[in-house]
Order: sequence, then C-alpha cells, then structure tokens
Amino acid sequence: MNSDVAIRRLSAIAQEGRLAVFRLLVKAGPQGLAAGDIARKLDTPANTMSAQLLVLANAGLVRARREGRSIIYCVDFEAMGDLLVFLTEDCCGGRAEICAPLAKVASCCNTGGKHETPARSRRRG
Amino acid sequence: MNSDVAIRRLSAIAQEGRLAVFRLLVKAGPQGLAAGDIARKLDTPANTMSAQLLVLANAGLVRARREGRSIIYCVDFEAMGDLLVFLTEDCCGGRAEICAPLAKVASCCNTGGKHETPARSRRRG
DNA sequence: TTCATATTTCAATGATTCCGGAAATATTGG
DNA sequence: CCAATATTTCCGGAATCATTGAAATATGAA
Repeated sequence: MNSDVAIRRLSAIAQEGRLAVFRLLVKAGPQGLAAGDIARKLDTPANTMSAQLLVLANAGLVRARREGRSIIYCVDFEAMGDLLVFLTEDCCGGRAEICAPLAKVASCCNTGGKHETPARSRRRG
Repeated sequence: MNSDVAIRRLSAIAQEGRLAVFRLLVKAGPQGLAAGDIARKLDTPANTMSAQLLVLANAGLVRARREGRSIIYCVDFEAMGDLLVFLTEDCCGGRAEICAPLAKVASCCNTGGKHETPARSRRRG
C-alpha cells in the first residue's frame, strides 16, 4: 500500500453516495448486490450509481462480476483491510495504551460477527 | 458516529498533503508536533499547512494546544478509532473468516509495548 | 515598547468533482 | 432479428476544493 492508492480509496468513500454504497456492500458480504438493486435501495439514478460504483471499483474497494444481465458488486475485504492497516501504521510506537481504542475494530472477528459494545464488555468484565 | 462526520473525516485524510500530516502525527503519538515543525518536515508553506491542519482539526481527527509561541497538533486516537469502527460496522455478518484480514489492524495493541516518557522521546529526537 | 518568531486569516485563482439527461452497449428471451 | 432489461459512457454546467501572496494576530524576548 502506498499513499496514492490510499488516497484513491479514501476519496472513493469520502462522499455521501459512495459511502452509502460501500457500507451497503460491506453488510451484503461476499455475495454482493446487483448494480440495479443498489441503485433502487439507495434511490439513485442508474447512471449516477454506475459512476459511483466505477469510482469504488477503480479504487480497488469493490469488484464486479457479471451474472446474466446483472453486474454484481461486492467489497474486496482484503483491500479494505490494507487501507485500515495503512492508516494505523506505527500508530503507537510500542505504547499499546495509545491506540487501544483501535482494538475494537477487529473485535467482530472474535465475537461472532458483532462489534463489541461497551455494555457487553462491561457485562463480561 | 454518523455518515456526515465519517465523510468529513475521510475527506480530511483523502488528500495528499493532509494524509501526510495525519500519518506524521500518528507516528508522533500523543505528544504531537508544532505546526511549524510539520510544515518544515513536509516542505510546505506555513499558510498552506495551517489550512491543512484546520481541515483535520475541524474533522476532529487532530487537536491543537498552544505551547509558548507554537501550536502543537496531535491525533485524537479515539476519533480515529471511531471512524475505523464505523467503516467496518456489520462487516462480516457472523462469518469471521470474511473480515479476518482486519484483525491485523489492531495487532499493534497486543504487542506489549513499553511505556515511553516524553522526556526520553525528546532526547532521542 | 519594539522586534522577531509562529501561526492564522483573507481573497483570488485554478483545478477537481458531482450529477443526471441522453445515447450507447451488452445480455437474454421470443 | 427484435424487444426488453441492465448497465455504462458521454457531456456540460454547477458546486466544491486546494493553494498561496499578502496582511493580520499572538506570543516571548530585549
């Protein structure tokens, strides 16, 4: 990961419509959603949606595959992870307490799919 | 965290100069750096740097404090963490293997780093 | 107070981005 | 082939953004 790629990825999701698309696809998982379905769900004209998906795809954050007449878009979770790693590089210089808040980002991978809430953390102790 | 805040934060770091500033400050840690030092390190005019820092500060990603004639900027690590959590919300729908790559984001927080004093850090440079 | 340093604000300019109408392309079914 | 569906490409105008010279503000030192 270099700065140019990171900027392209950040720019891609730094916009209302595209961020909504990205988050919708994050929730949809690897199975993805058809371009038209996304456009309908987010109440956006097809051509505008196409442009938004193109930006996300060029950034490498989503991938497209054809299925019949539809084009299915899904998040590239590895690309997404690379971006987050880039942003947090050398984030605490060995002082874990500084960036401890970041630990919860990955908590979904250890808690059966949900991010850990403060309440649940408290309950567990 | 809502979309508006997330977009503001993403836009703030989705630009070459500001991303460089942000990453420099991430590495600098809570101790931060003076505006002038940042400008010199990144070879940027003072007024340009001031504008870039203002955007980052307005986004809540960095905070400023005065120390003598200098204004010291440092990353708000909690704000940064909130943003990453927002982006990964519901990221794997219970299937940990999907977002497993994200686990390494927080890996720095599990390395048992030692605590560094500001004085020692200063001595080193 | 006067000077030097550190940073910000103002204003203007050039560059980039966003959106959606209209037209084009690709696929499937009849 | 033709029609229907799904998506993309082209284009232009409006809006937003980035940069920087010049001037202003704030602090500390003499």
